[in-house]
Amino acid sequence: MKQKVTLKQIAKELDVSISTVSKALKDSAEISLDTRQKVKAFAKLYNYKPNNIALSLKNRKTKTIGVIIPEIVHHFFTTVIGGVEKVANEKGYNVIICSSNNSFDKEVINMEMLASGSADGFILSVAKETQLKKDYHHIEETMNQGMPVVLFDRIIDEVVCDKVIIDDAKGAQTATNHLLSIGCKKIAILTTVDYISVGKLRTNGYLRALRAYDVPEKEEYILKIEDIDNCETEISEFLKDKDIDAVFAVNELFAVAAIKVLNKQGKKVPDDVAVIGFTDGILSKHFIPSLTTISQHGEDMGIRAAKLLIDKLEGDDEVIEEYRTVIIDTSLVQRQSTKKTKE
Amino acid sequence: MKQKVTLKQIAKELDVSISTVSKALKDSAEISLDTRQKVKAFAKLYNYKPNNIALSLKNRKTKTIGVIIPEIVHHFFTTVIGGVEKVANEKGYNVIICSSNNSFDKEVINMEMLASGSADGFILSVAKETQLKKDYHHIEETMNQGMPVVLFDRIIDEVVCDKVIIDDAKGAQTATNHLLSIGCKKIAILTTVDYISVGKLRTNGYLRALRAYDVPEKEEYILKIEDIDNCETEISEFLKDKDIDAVFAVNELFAVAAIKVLNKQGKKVPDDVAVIGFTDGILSKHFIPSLTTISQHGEDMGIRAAKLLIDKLEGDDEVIEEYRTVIIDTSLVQRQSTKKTKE
DNA sequence: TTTCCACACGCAAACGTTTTCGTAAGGTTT
DNA sequence: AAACCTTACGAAAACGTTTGCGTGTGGAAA
Repeated sequence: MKQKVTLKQIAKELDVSISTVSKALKDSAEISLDTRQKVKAFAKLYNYKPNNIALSLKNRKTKTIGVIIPEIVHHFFTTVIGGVEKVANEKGYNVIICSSNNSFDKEVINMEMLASGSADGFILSVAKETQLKKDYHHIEETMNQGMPVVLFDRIIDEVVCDKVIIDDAKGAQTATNHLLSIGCKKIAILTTVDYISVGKLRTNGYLRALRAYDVPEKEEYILKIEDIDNCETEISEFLKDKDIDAVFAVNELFAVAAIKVLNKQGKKVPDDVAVIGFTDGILSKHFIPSLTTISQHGEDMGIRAAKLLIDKLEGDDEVIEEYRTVIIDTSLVQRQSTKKTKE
Repeated sequence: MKQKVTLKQIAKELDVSISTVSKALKDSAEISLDTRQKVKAFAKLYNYKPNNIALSLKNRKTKTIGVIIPEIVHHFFTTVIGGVEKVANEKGYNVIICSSNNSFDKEVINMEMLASGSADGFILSVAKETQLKKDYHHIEETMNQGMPVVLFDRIIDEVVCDKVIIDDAKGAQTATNHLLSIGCKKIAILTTVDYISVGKLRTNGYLRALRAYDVPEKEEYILKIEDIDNCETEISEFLKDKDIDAVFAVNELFAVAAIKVLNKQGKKVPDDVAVIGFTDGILSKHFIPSLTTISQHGEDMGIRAAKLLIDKLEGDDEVIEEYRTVIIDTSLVQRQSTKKTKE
């Protein structure tokens, strides 16, 4: 098992100095053609690759972007990562992904770990616990140490930095409008508890749409789901004997659960009740009926986030001092779950 | 914007040497209690964190595991990563994830990038292109340079290293047996082209099960799908007017596509045709009908892979010289898509 | 007063690079 | 023959750590 070859070893082997080897490999005019060729041949033979760690230490940057997301097993987040990687690789950056598992502590640990030398900047979507706890010291500390942070999706208003979001309220309004436009009046919403920022925003958008259409909003049409794992039972209770003609679910899983519940209760989707979701994931596409939904364009979010971060990493001080919030357009993806069959 | 504080700065500020600071922070008895306390207080105040890069360079290890997978937006792979992270974090390792996007070139680039200082070892599932091309020089080179590699799922027989796999053939046999045991005789298989190792193995398992039950295998029951994005049309052609009573699909997507096609052709699942899948993902769980499937226990795979790698990283030479192949048990998850309703 | 020994701390090397600057050898110019 | 310029290379510092060893200071023992 041969160890990795270093400049020093090449230098020794060829009986020249380390600097000569380094320069030769960089085709420096300082070194004679003869020596250059000799060194390069040797380096190739021994498959020399410069040690990134040493370079990082010397250059005081790692050319690495740290991405921290709440869940790794989650379609939306992985699409965002896809976008980040695209841009990062183009620009010669490496991407390190860590998941916080929605734990505040793990988020802090990961961030500190990456901040102490492994990454030049961060792209981050905060954990549920962090949103609940409202403790953002780790984010502010990293920024204070000169590392730029871009927040996406689950952002924090109180933290001043670059952000990439969708207009959740507007997306929800679009969704609700769509339901209203196909003639639904009694629209229930399945949403999350309020401390999840996106859930709350989507609820607001729903309410706004109703008001714009002069449809009365009713408390009994709103379900805030606590436990996503048992959402089906909660939804089942909620929908029992309820007179509705549409359901707006703030995510895929709630939408699918709703359809199942409705089916069990003898109602057909979309004929009796229209259903619309949020987030265009695997389920939305492949479920029967396929789900009309609001696409968040995760990949675009990743692309924009990465661009913001790299701008900041490579920009001069002016760029660094200003913070931007990019709002990604959502779009309505019409599929079967809201198609009135009579049309 | 204050920069990150280093030992040197603390030393200067406190008018002691760098080594004194370093030792004080480590509570070395060499340093007087007085100085120790002073240094520690100062370090805490300025939020000193040792620079990982410098440590990596010095210790010649990074305490980081590199994971390279073919696709990041893929439920199975992300569950594996979840398992890897669990073990890694327990043992104080960081996890870097890169996706090859099924491209040979990107796999090589990522591997070389991580190998040149960023990771101590690798957990890898190879790209489709790599399997096709049969070029494994990058893997062997990294191993030659002293970095252990653990292959999982999409492995390579020719490369000698630790491996974590499921018994794909056995899993497929279990699936097929299940279909046979509920009375099906005319079982079609939707599989991949042969160069995908797992596809081929699963096909073999299917054939083995048929032989064991003395059910004749028919060429016309086997569809090798080329283009996963258009699988529905391929499947539709294939199943047209075909007299079958069960379908074994080697992945989730093929399974739901098959159900859709069958529905369109007026056949009911599971009443007319039973369908079984492979990989227990989101779709299998939430589809209607929910899919009977073979679970690959992705998280377990990740756990085992990480353990193998860390053993090798921390083990002495004996451990390092021997290579193990861990076979994770698959299990049959029974759901609606194979339930005979008459039962 | 001299000798000795803790004690508390600093020096320097090492990890692998890059890069600035210094310099020896040889050739060219007057 | 003296002065100078190229050419081709080496030395050393720097990035931030850790750690073995050397050393100055003080007090205690003789």
